[in-house]
Amino acid sequence: MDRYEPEQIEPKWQRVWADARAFNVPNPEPGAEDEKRWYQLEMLPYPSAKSLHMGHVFNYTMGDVVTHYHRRNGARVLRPMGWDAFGLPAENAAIREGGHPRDITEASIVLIREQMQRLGWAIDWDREVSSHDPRFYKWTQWLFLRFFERDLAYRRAAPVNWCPNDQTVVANEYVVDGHCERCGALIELRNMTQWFFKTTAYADELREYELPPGGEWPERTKTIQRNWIGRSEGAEILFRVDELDRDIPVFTTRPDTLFGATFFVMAPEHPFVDEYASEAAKEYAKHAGARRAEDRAAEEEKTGVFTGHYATNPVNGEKLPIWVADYVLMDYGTGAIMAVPAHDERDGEFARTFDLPVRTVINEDGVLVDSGEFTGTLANEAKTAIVDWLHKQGRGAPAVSFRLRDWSFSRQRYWGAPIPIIYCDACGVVPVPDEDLPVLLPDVDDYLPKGKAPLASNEEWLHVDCPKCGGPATREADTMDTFVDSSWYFIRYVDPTNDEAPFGRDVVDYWMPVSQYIGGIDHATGHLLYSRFFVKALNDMGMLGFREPFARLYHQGWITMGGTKMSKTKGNLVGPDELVEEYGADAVRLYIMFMGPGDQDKEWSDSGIEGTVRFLRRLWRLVHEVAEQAPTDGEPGPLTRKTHQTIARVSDDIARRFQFHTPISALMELVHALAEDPAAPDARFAAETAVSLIQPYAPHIAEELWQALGHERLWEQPWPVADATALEEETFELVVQVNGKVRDRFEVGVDLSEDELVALALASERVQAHLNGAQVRKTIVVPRKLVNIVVG
RNA sequence: GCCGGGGUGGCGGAACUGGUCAGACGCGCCCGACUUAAAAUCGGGUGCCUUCGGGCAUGCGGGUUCGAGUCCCGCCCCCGGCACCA
Repeated sequence: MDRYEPEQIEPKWQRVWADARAFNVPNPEPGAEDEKRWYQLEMLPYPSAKSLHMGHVFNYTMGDVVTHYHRRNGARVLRPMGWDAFGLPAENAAIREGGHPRDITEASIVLIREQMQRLGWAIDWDREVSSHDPRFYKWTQWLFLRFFERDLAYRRAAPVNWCPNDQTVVANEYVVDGHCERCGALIELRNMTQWFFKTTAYADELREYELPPGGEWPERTKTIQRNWIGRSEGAEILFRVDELDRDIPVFTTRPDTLFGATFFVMAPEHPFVDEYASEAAKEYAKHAGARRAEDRAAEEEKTGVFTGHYATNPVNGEKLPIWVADYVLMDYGTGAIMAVPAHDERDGEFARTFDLPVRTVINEDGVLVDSGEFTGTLANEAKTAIVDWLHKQGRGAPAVSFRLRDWSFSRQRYWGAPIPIIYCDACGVVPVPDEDLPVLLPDVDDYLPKGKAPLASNEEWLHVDCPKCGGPATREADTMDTFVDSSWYFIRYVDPTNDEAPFGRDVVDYWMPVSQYIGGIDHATGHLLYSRFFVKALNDMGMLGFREPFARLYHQGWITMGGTKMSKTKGNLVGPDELVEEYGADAVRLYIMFMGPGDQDKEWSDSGIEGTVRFLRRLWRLVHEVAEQAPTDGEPGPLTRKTHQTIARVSDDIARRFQFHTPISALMELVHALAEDPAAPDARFAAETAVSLIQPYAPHIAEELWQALGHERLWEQPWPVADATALEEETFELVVQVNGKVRDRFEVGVDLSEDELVALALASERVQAHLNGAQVRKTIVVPRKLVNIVVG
């Protein structure tokens, strides 16, 4: 028997699989149905200059186990890989170290692909896509144009999050506590013209999960998304500014407090302020609007200025002074509110600061007071009654408001997909015609961020003829947020070489939605929400036949170092290379799966990997012993049942419980049992099964041992099936309790009646000792488990 | 504050629907075998206390039950989301 030398066998089997195209999965012929299919996907990596870290190894190994499991259970399994290749880190590295972002990115891709191949993951490399490849971003641009045509992508001036460090706009979803999620810099508010995707058009639908049968999302992810979308039901009410003959709408969730309104407040950015407000109010608005939202919220005292105008309360004709104050946000509701200081904490605070009147209109019993004809109504009933009344007057209607904002996706940086838009003095905003796609990202000499897009300085590229009128025009110089790329990359995988369309509908509808998506929960309100938005919109465009991109979603825990998530921004990375070199890919894979439950964070330590290696060596030695010593047609024996139990446990854990560490424990138990007697009549069956079951975790050693046992091509062998009759036992260990405490245990036959079991229990000397002659009050029998004797 | 998740040996964790003295499997540690020695390997031990009968143990306090890590109530702590969103 040779020694277990992973450095010998792993490259060998990787070559065998590649030559056999073991994990390349062609699309089915049209019309091919009645076939199990599985689309296994993990979030694609960002090819940083460094390499994979143990967090990736964990994530992709988990996906790999699932992939092998479903392949060997007869499914056609799609398991692709690609690169989220655009983005700031490569661009910043290029600025820092010289070179071109493309070169840096592509060099990283080469390295990471090699790392992945060394780990032996079952990936269909024919389907590899990279977001920076013109063959990919051509279709990103094409999809943008479809959104643009339907007004789901639009341009407007708005206060946006500006990262002074990255010199670009950041989407709300990636501003955390007022800081840039990527680089940590303090975010500023700037009023800029930006491109937006109209995610709010799908606000309601994004709160619902239209998952296919068997689909399931974690409750906490849905909660996070629903919090983020933040739906509020209420009413929109028109207040009139008589002297200007203008109506100003407000949104409120408390129409029942309408009689308690004593003043009126607008956001600093409200157009009314700029148009009609007093100079003092305009001055205030100018300063307030420029401040960060964080600072606005943090200040102790509320601030504001009277605009010089009054709004009329439609319900009682009262004239309310209109103030401008920064506690009212322009991009929520209508940007203006009716202020009810008695029943709203913030309005109350403002009223105290500026000594404005407070009027209570709901008493402790929740009944309206001082509210005209609605006095005496319960607040809840008053809500609808007042809105009904307003509606009849043409002064209000029920309304729903969302916290969710549209997704700003234009970036003032270089390394991204150009937005295919042309500005013409004569024709305005003109989309680049489909036949002119892709708009190639040109090389530039200088991509230093300067607050405007680097592409804007590339005169040659910038100036084009207008596609409509042929006149002089300029290109949009902003590029797209990389989250646009990742909002559809998973669809491109199913049809990666299509050059007629981003994807063909038939093949997409065959494979999708993704059966199982694995990735970090940090993308709950970003990537995962954007992808759902994309799919719903594409479904409405008739481009695909489903409403959700990901049927089942799983969030792996972080691999931490020093308590914080392993990530390139933190710089606390441990890569797999040294470990693979020292212990082999199988040991690394097995170890990282064995570390604990997949959804929990785990502090990285390699102190336990030795145990995993010991286990593999023991398996190696034992299987060779079995191959030599055990009979080839042995009878079932004591090992047989243990083997079937292990099949059942491993299969159930992987398929149903999605738990990947306990199968390894079960396999270790089986191997221990096998070690008792490697020459046993059923040792060969046990050994073959153990090798077969460990294959998803440690495919190289499994393949080698499978061969040692005289077989071939384990990767395509059917997954073992537990034999139900073999699982049945003839006897079981009866536990006998007295008053709930275990006092004796012994083997009994499974076919005994309850009375017989009780009789046996009572016959036990140890039980008798604890009974002490006391009266038996009651006996409880749990079939196949225990007898509990209750006394005293 | 509101919403969601979680607290089990020295450590990672197991116990899947209330039912095998809770602690599988692994790490670590201790003892032993092999060895001139070490490594590797193999075998054994390892929750706490104990008068060796047993007692106590799953964040804390109560409850339901013949029986609770598992269910219910209250509290403490940790992690995550939302938070001037009208």
